[in-house]
Amino acid sequence: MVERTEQLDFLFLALADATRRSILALVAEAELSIGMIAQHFDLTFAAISKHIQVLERANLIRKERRGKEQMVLIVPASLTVAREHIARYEQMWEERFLRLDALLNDSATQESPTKTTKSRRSAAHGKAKRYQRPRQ
Amino acid sequence: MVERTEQLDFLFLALADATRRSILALVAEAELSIGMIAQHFDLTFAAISKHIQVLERANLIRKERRGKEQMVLIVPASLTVAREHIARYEQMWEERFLRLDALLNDSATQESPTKTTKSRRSAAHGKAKRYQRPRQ
DNA sequence: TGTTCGTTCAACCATGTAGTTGACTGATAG
DNA sequence: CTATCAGTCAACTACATGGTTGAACGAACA
Repeated sequence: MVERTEQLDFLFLALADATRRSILALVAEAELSIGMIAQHFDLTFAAISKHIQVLERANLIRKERRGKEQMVLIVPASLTVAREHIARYEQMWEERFLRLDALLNDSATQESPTKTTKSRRSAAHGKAKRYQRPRQ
Repeated sequence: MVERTEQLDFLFLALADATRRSILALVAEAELSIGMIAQHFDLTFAAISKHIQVLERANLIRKERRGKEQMVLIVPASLTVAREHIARYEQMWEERFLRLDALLNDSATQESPTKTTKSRRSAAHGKAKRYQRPRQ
């Protein structure tokens, strides 16, 4: 769980392109050579080769020589890193929401205890002090 | 669950920058104004303002005027879209792995039934025909 | 009604990305 | 050993991004 910030940059950058996401979907389904992948797109071989280098830099795939072509293999671990990183933001929000919810249920004169479900949006408390800079 | 490909581009692009991820972590913890956010970084106000526009374009945050400053509110739904999209690639891989696993357990003369756990890597079948281009 | 304060816009620079074409490399198959 | 074929590299174009500075905007307070 190293997750150097540069690695996350590369990871999300690699995902931020429709062609690369298509390639990822292809190689998630089957092991394909770079040439076979290229046939699926209206781009030059070189362009696909570059896209695959970007995916490789992000550690989302690796290449393996098989005969005279190179097979592209998906590396699911990096997908998991990305997914869990995103989940962390969701958890932070969720925990804050629950704290806020508890606070409201507490200070409100028990008129509807634990009834403030997640349909609540945009809780306007506005004075949250406790924040510390979580670099990255 | 619209997920236009451009929207995913913006979403992952917004996540592909350490400063923006920091901002996201800040606003996941607490509602902050743009000015308060800017104080956490060695960047100009304008630079932070631009970063926040990128996050807004990705639908990861929205702004809400409060008095004379503008509060930045996280929008967890887009995080979920991103996370679930990534999970889809993981599922595709997982399903392929399980199909492959079943195939191996089947053709192998029952010497170790259902024992080929996920420690197996790089299953060299090499002849997967059935792939159709899943645009995006 | 100003003025002020928080924020955005415009212009600019440097760098990165996505694509092309054409030359090059290097492992494999003959 | 050599020709071939899959893939990469280099150079170039066009455009996007991330940053700066300074001017402009717009809502709110006095």
